[in-house]
Amino acid sequence: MKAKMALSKQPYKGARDFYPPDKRLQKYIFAKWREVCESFGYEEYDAPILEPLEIYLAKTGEEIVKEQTYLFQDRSGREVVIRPEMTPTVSRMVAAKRQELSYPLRWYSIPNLWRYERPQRGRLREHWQLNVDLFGVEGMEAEYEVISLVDALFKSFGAKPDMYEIRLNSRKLVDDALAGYLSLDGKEAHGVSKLIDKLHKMDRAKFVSAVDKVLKPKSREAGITEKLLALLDVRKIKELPGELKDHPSAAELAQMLNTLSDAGIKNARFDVTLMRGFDYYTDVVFEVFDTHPDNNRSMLGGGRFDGLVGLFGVQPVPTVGFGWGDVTLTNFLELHSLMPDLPPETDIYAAVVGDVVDQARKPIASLRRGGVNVAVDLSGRKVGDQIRAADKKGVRYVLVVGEEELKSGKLTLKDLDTGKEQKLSPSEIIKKFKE
RNA sequence: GUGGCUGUAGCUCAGUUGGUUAGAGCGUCGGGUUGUGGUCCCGAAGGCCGUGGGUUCAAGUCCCAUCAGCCACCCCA
Repeated sequence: MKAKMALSKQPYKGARDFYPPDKRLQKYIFAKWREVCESFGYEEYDAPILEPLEIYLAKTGEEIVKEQTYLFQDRSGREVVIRPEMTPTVSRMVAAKRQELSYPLRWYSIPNLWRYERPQRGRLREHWQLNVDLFGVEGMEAEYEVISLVDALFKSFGAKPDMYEIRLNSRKLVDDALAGYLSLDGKEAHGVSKLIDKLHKMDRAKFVSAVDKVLKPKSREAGITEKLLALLDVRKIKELPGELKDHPSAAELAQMLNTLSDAGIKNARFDVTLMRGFDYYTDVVFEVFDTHPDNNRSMLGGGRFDGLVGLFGVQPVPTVGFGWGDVTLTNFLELHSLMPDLPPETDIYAAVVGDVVDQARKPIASLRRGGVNVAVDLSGRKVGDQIRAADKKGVRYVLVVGEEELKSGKLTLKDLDTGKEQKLSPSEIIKKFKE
């Protein structure tokens, strides 16, 4: 007879179990995200994890959605997708209450998102993403505010300016550079922009030959390839060639970099090669790069997308927003030694000496009413073993409760960090923990 | 979806050219006498060698398949 196949103890592919220490880290990250967003006046919202397929088809290609999402039919045959991103959802929500919401609207959310693909470094099938959006502001003040918020977020995790770099570009500027300055037609421009997106993944010669393949003979002969290469080497806005220097978006970007610099944000720079896909961004785009050599990648990305709310049949609402995944953030914190040492939520581990569990309940209950988190050892083991259990769990304080303490009303509070003991009444203990 | 690398104890890994009962460190649990942890000493538990098939007198070791993990590509919302 064959043995039964054992059940797998592994979590689903590309998804994670969160044991208490993992969950503590997640709570830490979420708390920082919430704290900083709320300090800028952003309000938290949420939505269902399931959306109808159509909501994604409107802005992304059908094939991509069908191949890279969790797509299935519900019992009534509706096509349902587990949300792979939050932007369509939040656009839907804003569109639904387009008239009654008051702008500017500052919203954030921390949804879990799913995508169907092979997991790799920095990318799992399920992740949590901070989504921040500012609706209803047409001018660059919106970009400025959102980028300031991004910077404040990084600083809240203890990041130093040399650990990350904020890169800015403008889709309008790039579009005009390709169509106007380089005189490319639509097809050429699309192909070239895709290549620019992959620029850093190939060497110069390979890039040039790929560009030559995309360009029509007429463009090649006109020396467009050389012109393009020169453009991509531009590092500063004022180095932009010809009419691009006077482009309104260039002026706006320059202005914003100045404003950011005045505000003490000096690790931001213009990057003409920054593309961020090619679909729904309408003007400014930005990304935050990890400067650590082992993780030289984009961690966070966003920009202006003024057209999405309008897809729901209402008047469009200008929007600037970004998304930041927990996986890339965790990699960042690890590589830069910014991982916090997080103790458990328990303040006190109560060791009960002798057969006095019943009598110990009252003083312990009063501690809890006073806001102190108390776990009670119910094992009846020797005190030493109970203290060891507290130490192993990482709880700093042990409360020893025995005949002596119950008689005197003064409980023994031991600090495992210092090894010192104090005899305190429950109210004194509560006072101590309130500090 | 494509390709590469890797699967031995909870974790990190040893395991000779295939050759008896599978090894270490860390961790876990117990003990070192009855109200005090971390260090130290002693001991124990814990392995279908990822899974299935094949070659062989003999497989952790060789071959095939499969699953899983990692990395890269594709894609990136």
